[in-house]
Amino acid sequence: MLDNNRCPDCTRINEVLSRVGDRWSVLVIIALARHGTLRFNELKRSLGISQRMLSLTLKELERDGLVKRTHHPTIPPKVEYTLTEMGQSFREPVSALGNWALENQKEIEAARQAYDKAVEE
Amino acid sequence: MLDNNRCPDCTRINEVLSRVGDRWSVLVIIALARHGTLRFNELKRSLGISQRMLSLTLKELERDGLVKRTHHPTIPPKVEYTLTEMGQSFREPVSALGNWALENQKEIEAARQAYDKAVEE
DNA sequence: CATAGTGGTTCCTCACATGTAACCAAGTCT
DNA sequence: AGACTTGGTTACATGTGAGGAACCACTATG
Repeated sequence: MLDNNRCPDCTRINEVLSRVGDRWSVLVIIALARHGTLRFNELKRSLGISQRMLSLTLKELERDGLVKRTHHPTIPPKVEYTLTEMGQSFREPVSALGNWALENQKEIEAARQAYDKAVEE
Repeated sequence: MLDNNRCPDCTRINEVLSRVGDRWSVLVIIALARHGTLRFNELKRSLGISQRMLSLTLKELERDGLVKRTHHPTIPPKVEYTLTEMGQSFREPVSALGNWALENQKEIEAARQAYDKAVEE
């Protein structure tokens, strides 16, 4: 509750994680990195995210300067989202996490099974 | 809600993030990486985490094979926690995230201020 | 005329994460 | 005898994340 001053790195990492932790943000970024540009409903359909959460997530990402929003005032409206340069650069550390996950997937699963088996005895 | 099969990477990344996302896990790992070995209450004091959450977090980390728990049945009890090899390797992608955060900290802050300023007009 | 599609916003609800406080056993210190 | 320490667990309260559904404006289409 008190003492954030123990570890400056922790504060920093905590901030990124609060951005990464909601997980929709990361999935949106991955989707945009893959397709380049996507419309609101394209994102919604491809991620299986609710309209509400997508709206909130995109707003935050735009505010943080990771995503750029382009609104075409046509009818029906057309809004396109794409990654900014900073958004692109964010993919590197994220894919590092993804790779680690891939490499250690089996070991984690094995550890869990061993743990669960040991506990129930 | 439906369709997890859209993107295999997303499933994977999602799993890591659900582990990383609770934010205490990562802080525990960082603390252990720094000090090598820590007792329960040492962790508690150095992180400012509640006893309950530390207990839950450590249990999860141990189950996933990232942290090793050593119990000395003395009185009063003494329990030591340290990173496993897999736990050590997890630091790399995490510090990659931390470095990204450090490098882009100012740009994000600037983007937020610009966004907030534009909105309130 | 009625319905669908687009990009949102708002209200209601519910589950889950997290914190607080109390309790435990066994021994040591005052 | 009573308080303190260590490592937890459990019950209770609370806030927030997240989903669902309804609504909006405007047009094209059936």
